[in-house]
Amino acid sequence: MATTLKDVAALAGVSVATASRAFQRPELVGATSREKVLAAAADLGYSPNRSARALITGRSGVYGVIVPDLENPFFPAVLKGAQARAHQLGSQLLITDAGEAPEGELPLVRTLAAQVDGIVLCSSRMTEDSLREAADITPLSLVNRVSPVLPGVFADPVPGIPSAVRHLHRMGHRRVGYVGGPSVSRSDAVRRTVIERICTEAGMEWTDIGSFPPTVDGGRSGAEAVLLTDVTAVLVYNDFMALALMERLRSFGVDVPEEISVVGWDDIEFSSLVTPGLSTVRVPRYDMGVTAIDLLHDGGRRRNGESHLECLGSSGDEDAQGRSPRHARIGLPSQFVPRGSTAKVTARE
Amino acid sequence: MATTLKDVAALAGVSVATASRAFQRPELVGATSREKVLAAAADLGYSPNRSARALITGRSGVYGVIVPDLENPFFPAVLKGAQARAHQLGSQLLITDAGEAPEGELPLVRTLAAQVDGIVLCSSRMTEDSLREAADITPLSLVNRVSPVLPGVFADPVPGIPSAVRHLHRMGHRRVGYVGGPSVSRSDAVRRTVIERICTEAGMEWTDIGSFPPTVDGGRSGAEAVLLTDVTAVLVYNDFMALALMERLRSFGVDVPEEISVVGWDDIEFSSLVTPGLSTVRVPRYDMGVTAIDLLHDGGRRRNGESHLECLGSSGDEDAQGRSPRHARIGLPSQFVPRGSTAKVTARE
DNA sequence: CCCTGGTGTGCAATCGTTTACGATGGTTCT
DNA sequence: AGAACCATCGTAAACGATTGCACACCAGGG
Repeated sequence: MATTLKDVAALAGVSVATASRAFQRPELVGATSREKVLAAAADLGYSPNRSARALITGRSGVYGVIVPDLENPFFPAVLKGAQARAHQLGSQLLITDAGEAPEGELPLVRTLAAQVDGIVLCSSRMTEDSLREAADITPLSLVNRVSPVLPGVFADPVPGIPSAVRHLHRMGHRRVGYVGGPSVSRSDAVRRTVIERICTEAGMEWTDIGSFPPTVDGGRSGAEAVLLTDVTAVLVYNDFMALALMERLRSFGVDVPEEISVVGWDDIEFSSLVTPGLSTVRVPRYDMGVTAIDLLHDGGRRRNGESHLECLGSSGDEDAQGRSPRHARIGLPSQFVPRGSTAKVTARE
Repeated sequence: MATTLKDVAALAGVSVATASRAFQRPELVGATSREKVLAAAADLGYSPNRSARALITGRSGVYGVIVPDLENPFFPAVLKGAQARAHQLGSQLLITDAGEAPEGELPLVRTLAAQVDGIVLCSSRMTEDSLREAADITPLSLVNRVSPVLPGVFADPVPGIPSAVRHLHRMGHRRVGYVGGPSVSRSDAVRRTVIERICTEAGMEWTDIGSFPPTVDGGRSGAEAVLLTDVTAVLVYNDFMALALMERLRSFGVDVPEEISVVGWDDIEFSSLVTPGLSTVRVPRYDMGVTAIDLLHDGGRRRNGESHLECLGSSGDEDAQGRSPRHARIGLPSQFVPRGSTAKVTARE
C-alpha cells in the first residue's frame, strides 16, 4: 500500500541500507546517491513507517502527557507548548485525561509507558512513592509539581506575588487574605509562605482564609469565608475560584472592587472577559509545556543555553550508591496582571 | 529489557506461536497451554509491544484527533468523550492542535495518517476537495462539519433553537437577531436557516446581524452591530462571542438582560459563572466525541443499536462505479439552557 | 488396516527499518 | 610497489509480534 524504503531504494538504484543512511546518517553516503535517494523519496511521497523504526530503535517518537482534567483551562496552553516543542523534535503527543482519579494515575502510566518515550505528568496528585515507581518504568517530567527525585517545571511565585502585593499596598490595602486551594497542593503551600513573607515585609496584615477545593464550589465557599474576616483584598488559588468568588460576593451584595479587591492566579482567558476584569498572577503555561518536553528530551541533562529559562534549583539528594543525581527543577517567572478587580480601598470597614 | 512474547512462551513451555494465539485466538489453543501462557504472562507482567504488532497488522491502535485550537473550550469535552470511547476499544488518542491554520490541516493529516488508524477532524476548515484527498489517505470522521462524502457527527439545532426561540417569544420578544460566526461555517448556515424558519413560524421578526470571527473580538464587533438594529434579543454563534458581546454592550451602557437578551451556543463552563448567567444552547460535546470514535471504528458501517444516537441522514451520492456508499451523518440533539441573560422585554426602544 | 477429519502445535516467513560487518575501489604514504 | 587508510556501499541479521502452512496425533468409519 504505502511506499516503503525498498521502493525508494529501487527507484534510486541503491540498496535499502544506503537509502536508510541517506536519512539517518547523510554524511556516510556519497553526494550523488544521497540526492538520488532524496529525490526518489520526494517523488514517491515516502514517509518512514514509525512502527518499524520504533521496533528496532526502541523509541516510538511519541511522548505521553497526563493531565488531571482536560476541561480545566489551565492545561490546554501547556499542551500547546508541549506539542510545539514535540513537533520540533519530530515527536508526537499522546494526551490522556486521568479523569480526576489520583489512584488511577499509576496504572495509566504503566499502560502508556509501553508505547511512549517518556511521560509528562501535569499537576500529578500521585504520592511520592508512586512517582518513584513510575519513574522506574519510564522517563518522567513533572509540571506544576516538584519532587526531590524528578525533573520538573513549575511556576515561580516570583515576581508575580511581590508585584501583586505591592500593587495592593499602593492601592491602600493593609489587610489581605489568601483563599487557598487543596492543602495537599505543594504550590499552594509555597504561595502561602511567599504571600505571608511579602505581606509582613510590606507591613500588611495577612489572613489565611483556609483551604478549598480548586473548583467553582470552592470559590463560592471561599467567598463566604472571606465575609467572616475584615480583609479588604484577597488573593485566590486560581482564576476559576476567584471568578466564582467574585460572583458569590456580588450575590451577597458585596461589590468588587469597591468593597473587596480580588486577585486570581493563572490568567485564564476568561479573566479578561468578565466585568470587572480579574486581576491575576499569570503563569507561563505555554513555556511550561515547552520546558516539560525539553526535560524529557534531554533526559535531565544540562540544558542548552538558548532559552529564557531560569533554573532555580536542583536536587542534591544522594541515592543509595552515594552518587548525586542532579535533576533539573525549573521555575518559570510568574507575572502580575492588574485589571478591574483590584482598586483603591474605599468602603469596607 | 521489557519481557517479550518469547519469554512468556519459554516460561509456559510452548512456542511463541502458541503464546501469541493464546491471546489473539484463544479458541485455537488447548485449554492447558492457554492457561499456562496466561499465567506466565501475568507472572512476567508481559505487555505486547505495540510497535511490533502494528508493523505486522498494519494497525497502530491509535486514533488521531485534530482540533483547530485546544484553548477553545468547546473541544476538551469532545476529547474526553473520544478518549473514553477509544480506551474502551483498546486504543489511544493522538491529539494535535492545528493551530489556527486551515491550510496546515491537510499536511497535518498526511503526517498523522502514517501512524494512526484513523483521524477525527474537529470543526475542520478544510475545503471539500482537501477533505476528499485526506479521506483517500486514511479513514476520517468529522465533528461539527458535514460533508456529503464522509461520516460525521454534528449538533442538531433541534430542539435547542426552537425551544430558545419559544422562550424568547414567551418573554415578549418580537424582534430577534442572529450574530453569526464565520460565513464559511456550515453549522452557522444551518443555524441561520433554522432560526429564520422558527422565527417566522412564531410570527417574530428576524434580523441577520452579520458574520463575525468566532473570537472575543468578533463578539465585540457583534455588539456594535447589534446596537445599530432594533432587536430586543440576539442569538450568538458561540458562548465565547456571546460573553464578549454582553461585556461590550454593558460597556456601552446597555444592560443585559434589561434592554437586550442574549443567547449563546455551546454552554461552556463559564456561561454559568458570569453575571448574569448566559442562556445558551447546549450541545452534547462529550457524546460527539464518543460518536466520532465510533464512526471511525466501525468504518461507517451500521451502528449498533445500543446508543441514544439519532441518525439524521445518510449520503446517497453515487460514486463512479454507481455504488451508493452510505456514510453515517449523525446529529445529536441540542438543548436550550435558560439563565439570567434572557428576560422579559422591558426598556428597549 | 487405511483413510478422512479434526484438533493442537510448531516452523518459518513476514512486516519496514536500522545497523554491524565486510567488500570494494581509490588515494596516499613510505 | 606494497601497505594502510578512507569513503562508499551492499549483505544480512536483527527488533517482536502475527499467521499461513505443515505436521503430529487421535478418533471413527469403511
